[in-house]
Amino acid sequence: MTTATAQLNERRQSLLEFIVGDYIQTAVPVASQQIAKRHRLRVSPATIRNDMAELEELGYISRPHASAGGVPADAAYRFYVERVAPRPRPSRRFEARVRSAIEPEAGDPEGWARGAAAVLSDAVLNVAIATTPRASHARIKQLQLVHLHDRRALLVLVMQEARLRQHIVPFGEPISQDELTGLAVRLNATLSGLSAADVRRVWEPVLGYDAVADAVVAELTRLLDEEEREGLARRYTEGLGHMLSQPEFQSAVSAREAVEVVEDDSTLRGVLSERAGAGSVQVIIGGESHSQQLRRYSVVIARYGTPGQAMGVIGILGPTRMDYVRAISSVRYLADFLSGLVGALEEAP
Amino acid sequence: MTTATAQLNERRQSLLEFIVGDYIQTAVPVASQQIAKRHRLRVSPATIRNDMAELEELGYISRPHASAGGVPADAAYRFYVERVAPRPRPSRRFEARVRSAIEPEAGDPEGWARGAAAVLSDAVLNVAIATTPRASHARIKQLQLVHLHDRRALLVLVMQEARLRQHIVPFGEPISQDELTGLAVRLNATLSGLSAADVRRVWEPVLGYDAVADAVVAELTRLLDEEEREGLARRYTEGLGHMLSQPEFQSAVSAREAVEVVEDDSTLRGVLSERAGAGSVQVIIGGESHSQQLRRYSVVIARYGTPGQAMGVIGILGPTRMDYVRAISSVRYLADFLSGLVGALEEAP
DNA sequence: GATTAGCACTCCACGACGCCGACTGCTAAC
DNA sequence: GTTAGCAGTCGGCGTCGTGGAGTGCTAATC
Repeated sequence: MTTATAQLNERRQSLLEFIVGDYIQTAVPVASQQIAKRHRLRVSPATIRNDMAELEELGYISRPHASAGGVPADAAYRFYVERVAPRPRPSRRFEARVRSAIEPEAGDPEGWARGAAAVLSDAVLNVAIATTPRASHARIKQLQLVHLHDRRALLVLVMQEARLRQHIVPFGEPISQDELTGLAVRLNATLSGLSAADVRRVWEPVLGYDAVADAVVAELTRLLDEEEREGLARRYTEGLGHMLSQPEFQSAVSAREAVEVVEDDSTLRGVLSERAGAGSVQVIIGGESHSQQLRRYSVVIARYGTPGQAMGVIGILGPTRMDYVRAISSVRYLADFLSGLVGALEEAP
Repeated sequence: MTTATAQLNERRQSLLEFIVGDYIQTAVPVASQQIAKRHRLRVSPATIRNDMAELEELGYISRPHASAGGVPADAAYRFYVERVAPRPRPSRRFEARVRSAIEPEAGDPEGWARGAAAVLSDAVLNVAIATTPRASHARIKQLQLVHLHDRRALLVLVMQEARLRQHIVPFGEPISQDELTGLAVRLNATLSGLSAADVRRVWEPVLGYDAVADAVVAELTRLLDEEEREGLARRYTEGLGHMLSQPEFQSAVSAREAVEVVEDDSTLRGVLSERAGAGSVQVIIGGESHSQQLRRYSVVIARYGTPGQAMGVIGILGPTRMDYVRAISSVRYLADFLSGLVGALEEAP
């Protein structure tokens, strides 16, 4: 694929940057005169028109109708992102907000994810999405058994990265809290640090000796299995109102569509997992997602956590006309920040 | 306040019921001819017009413009709800869906609340709201300490009704998992079943003897305190897309307003807590909420849980033109269903 | 007194029309 | 390669007119 840098001389490149930048700000098709005026170019509007005709031919911009200004196409945003991306840091103000919205001492990844989504959405004025970190191989850290009834207990499972799950375990015989506590201590001693497969292997020899312990272990492995399947990374989204205030959602149909994109798990799940790639910030612009539903949206995401251990996702969803500079730097900063927090949850040897 | 039953003869009452019913279905101002045709009345449209003039005078209906049909006012919906409310059961299909969406065995009130909101929203095609049950006096059931680093542990707190909280506790000295486990067992023995105030009272005499235990207890009471404050009942909302498909949200402004109502915690919090009243289903219609923001919305809510112990809220938010029959029966059914589940989580003596 | 037919009147929804202004594309000159 | 000039395009917007649905009123009827 030929890149813009090869196709376009320097003037046309900065022209394209201006067009995208202006359109991101104003949401109005940008006209040749406007560009000349706003950026004090040394060339006349007519020259700009010639260049824009070229840009249109190459697919960087399109026109709503024959005699209208240009609006950026996906390729133009892609170019813009590559060109402006290297600007690294978000504003001090944003960093301060992150620090006040996310409590490191809480040790609660769900709370962190919620806080991160909230502060990110406020900064970029679009929908923020955050998932809690999830390990590809869920491992038990510790379990707890809480007596409910004669024959029922609540199993509380603490996994790597402080993820919590709970489930009721029924027993065939009455059992006291003291017995449950003893059992929990014993199970913790043998099972701590193991994955579902490990637990099954370790438990197999003693299976059948203690029905109560068997019931707990069965539930335990089921929860670990469930956790490994994609399904259960909890997702938090925030800021739909912000996004709907953008001019692209003036019409009621587009607004409803947007709500559906955000509410429908399957649409986003694809993008979130598919782009699970490299460590840095990913930008998926419009049709690049290969999803019909997301054709008019862009997604800026990053993974966070500890590679090989638990990873979560934080990102922004908005119209393709989005403040990429701010989105990218904010997402990058938050991903780093959250990675630090999650790292601190991992057991020191 | 004179009631409709006193003000209106039987024919006008059923006329009013027809008007409200038709409007709920069609969202179009209902005209005298339409009523006559649809309900095969024994009277002519002219008579209906006379009656409608009377209904308008009494404030039950209003007209968008001089020569238009009638649309129900809040008072009409109120009348309608009182008149049709006694129909009790939702459809079998709804009951089946509830049973398949909510897993009693999970023992996870958050999961139940999420499931309930999802199924309710699908049934009524409006926004469903569910909060997790919250005790007015949070009590510790059991705690657990998980070793993270030399000087840091994760405190996992199981409260009444299986609510979970987690927080990191830093220590001044290194400590092992074994020591932590021992400490947890001792603390559970003394503190189980106590409220924040109780814990402080019980702990006061031994304060200062063991810095590690002191740190845990301090964090513990802080979490319990936090839990008692309103702020932390987690709220799940679902089905904004459904609501925005209703014709009242055709215009972009009304759609954005709706999103703001749903996203803004404070608006709904008022209604949810204020109407914490009696056990059965509450219906708050339009201006009855005394909230400017909710003037055009109705809320159908019920509390669930065990009175005196933990209570949560489940309900529907939608435009005043809402299918009250379905909303009321669905909410009632779900509240009963959830109450049963929560009751089973309470410790048998 | 309640009900009804008839009728004039009101008001909205909708399409047609025309105009203004913004912008482009093209041509020809520089 | 760049620029001025100009004809031509198109959306946005306000105006106008019309059709139709529905009401309110009056007078006749049960």
